[in-house]
Amino acid sequence: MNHSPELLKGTLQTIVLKVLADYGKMYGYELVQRVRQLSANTITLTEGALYPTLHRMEKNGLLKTEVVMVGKRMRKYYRITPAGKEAVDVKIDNFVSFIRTMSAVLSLKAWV
Amino acid sequence: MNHSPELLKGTLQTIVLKVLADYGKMYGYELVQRVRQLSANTITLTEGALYPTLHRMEKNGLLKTEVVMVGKRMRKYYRITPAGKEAVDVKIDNFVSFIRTMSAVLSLKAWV
DNA sequence: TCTGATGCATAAGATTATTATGTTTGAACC
DNA sequence: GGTTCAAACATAATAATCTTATGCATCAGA
Repeated sequence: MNHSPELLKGTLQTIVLKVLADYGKMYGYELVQRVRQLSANTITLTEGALYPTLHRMEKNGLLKTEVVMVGKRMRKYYRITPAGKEAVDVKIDNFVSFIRTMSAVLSLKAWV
Repeated sequence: MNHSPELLKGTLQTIVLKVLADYGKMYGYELVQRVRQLSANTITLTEGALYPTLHRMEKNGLLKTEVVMVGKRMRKYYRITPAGKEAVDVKIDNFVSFIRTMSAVLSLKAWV
């Protein structure tokens, strides 16, 4: 990620879950492009962070995979599980409450 | 910090600078209390993170210190420097733009 | 007198990211 | 036909930043 890197720590899973919840199955490379587009080129997921995170989320039951061969090239599609859907709601709630708190501490304009 | 710890990564300096900019000189322990109060008890700065960060910020010229003895007990007051004032504006701008980006990606309500 | 708050500080460990490196396939261009 | 770049996966080394644990000392109040 290139957008104030430290701030983005801890948001990667939330982003991945949300995008998968909205757009159905996607593969890693596609996620990178989609997030870049959704963020107006300000967030570029790095592969070194993305792939290990995807693996961990699969291990934790938040995602499930489906490998597809496109010609001789592998694509590993990820899809959100029911547990993942619960998780994304919680994570987004946490994020919003985090923003609210920070808005108070930093005296930012009100969050609607 | 106890408020979704990962999310707060990278915000510690911003918080410290902002509070010092608003309230003048403060010492470490006082900062912990003030931030706790400003955040409605949701952010408790941990000393293990706070003190090393204060030292680093002083080394980087964002803060200057003034040691005062209260009885036999030391208090190390921190005050924001001109460089610190520039830094806090930049950091807050970055934070706001980070929120905007995340709002777009997560489809949150609009940030005013 | 003892406990808890005040006040500083550092070290070990965990987490999560970046950067670097590696491999293979396919398309486009000259 | 060869070169270059995008597509697509993956892991390892390193860095940054935090939590948890530990330590020490002072002071107020029960």
